[in-house]
Amino acid sequence: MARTSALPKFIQLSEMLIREIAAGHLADGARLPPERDMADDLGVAVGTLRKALADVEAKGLLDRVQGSGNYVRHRPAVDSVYAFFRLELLKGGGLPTAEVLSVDRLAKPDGFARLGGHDKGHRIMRLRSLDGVLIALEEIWLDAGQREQVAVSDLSDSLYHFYRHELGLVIASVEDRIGIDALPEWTPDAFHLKAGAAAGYIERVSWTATKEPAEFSRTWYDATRATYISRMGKG
Amino acid sequence: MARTSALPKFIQLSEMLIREIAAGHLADGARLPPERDMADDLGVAVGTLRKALADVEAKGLLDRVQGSGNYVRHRPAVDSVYAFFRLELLKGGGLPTAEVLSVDRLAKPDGFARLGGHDKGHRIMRLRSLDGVLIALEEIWLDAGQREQVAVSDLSDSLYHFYRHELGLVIASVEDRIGIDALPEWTPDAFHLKAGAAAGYIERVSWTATKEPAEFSRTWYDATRATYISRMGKG
DNA sequence: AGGAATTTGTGCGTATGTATC
DNA sequence: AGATACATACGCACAAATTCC
Repeated sequence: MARTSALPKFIQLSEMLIREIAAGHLADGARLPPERDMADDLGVAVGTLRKALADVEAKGLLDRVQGSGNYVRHRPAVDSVYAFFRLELLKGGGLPTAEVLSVDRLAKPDGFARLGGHDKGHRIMRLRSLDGVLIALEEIWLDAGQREQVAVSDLSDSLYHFYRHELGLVIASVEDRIGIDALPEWTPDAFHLKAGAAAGYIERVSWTATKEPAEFSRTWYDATRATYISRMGKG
Repeated sequence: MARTSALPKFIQLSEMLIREIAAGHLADGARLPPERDMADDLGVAVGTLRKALADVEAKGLLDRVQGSGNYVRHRPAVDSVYAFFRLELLKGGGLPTAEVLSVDRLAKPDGFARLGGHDKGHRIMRLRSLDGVLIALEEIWLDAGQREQVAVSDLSDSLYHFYRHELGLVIASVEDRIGIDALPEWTPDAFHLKAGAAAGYIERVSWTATKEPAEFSRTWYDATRATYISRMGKG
């Protein structure tokens, strides 16, 4: 049946469904047709479709309810991942905004060079605020293979929105390391702490579903104003 | 066939397999019989067994290799939630051990008093090490409603094993807040840093499935020796 | 090196159970 | 109570990866 060395059909199906949902062709909350009808329309067996649906559900884009139906959830996997890792004000919460200082195409630093196929990467420098209060200084590296040029104006406050919609980059896994370190030499004057001052730092590495390294970042934050929070489980 | 409202067969199978592996009846690295043979012996269809095996694999206790076999992985029962949040040595990893300093039944501190129905709680003080290197000082509060008395000897290195097996306490969600703070006045002499010295801290609150607060803890760690790591997604 | 045997992966179709409406 | 829809389970055929001769 299957032609030589194509991706498994259930994978093709789940990716097609994910594209449909991500592109907005399927509204949030919409109910999919019954599995049998859907399988007939797509020309696959019900079991195959069910495996694909299970895949989409695992990525957080679908709710499957026995006896009821399959419901689209417009909550991209990236958000569900990143929602658990974030900086908040000491009192909790805070509306996040960001000011991009610069975007450059440079040779990757040592820590990131081993990852990815290219020797150059895009470096994004940002100042981050919560409720207008400056709380962090951030250096982000993206693999240059993603795009030739990235302009400052391309970047919105939500980098992950940019990754997903502009670069087609879907983050599947993330690892953060948190510690204490001195602020770097290049700390801009705009930041209220000066180079050398002790600050909390977050070192983040993230990967795509195919385990390709996608992003490397280092964030220095003022621990007197913000805390790093990670949540797990049904909050 | 199936009696009213029994667990699905594939769940029963996967739990049985997990028990077998956890109990040590199946050696680490051992290869299971071919799926067809196994299914015949167990009196189930191959597809049903495969679903159970996929379940065990998802829990990290089995490696499935096409064309080769299913191999047991003796992963010391690490609670899947806590595996994501942990302290590691700067170079990565480290075997965790702990020394319990004291266990007391006391009135809860302000931060914890609001949570839970009782006004008293158990306070556990621990020193934590990685590969024998002292890296953290920990204060843990449990709701006193769980048990009248907790003895030092009751506590193993893995508190979560103790929670689950001795208290019947199953943690469903966790929230960690990480920042920088001075070590408390009661820092014991055994700790290599002295009271007042700056250290990283982790404030953890955890809840049961019914959203009852279960645990509150504060951990001071030496950021020159260890980092806090959180992972998300398929690592 | 190469080919056959073994073993897991994919896919299909169907019957029955169970939750929802 | 009946209809609808997803969940479980079975058995079979073939593909793909590994192992062994």
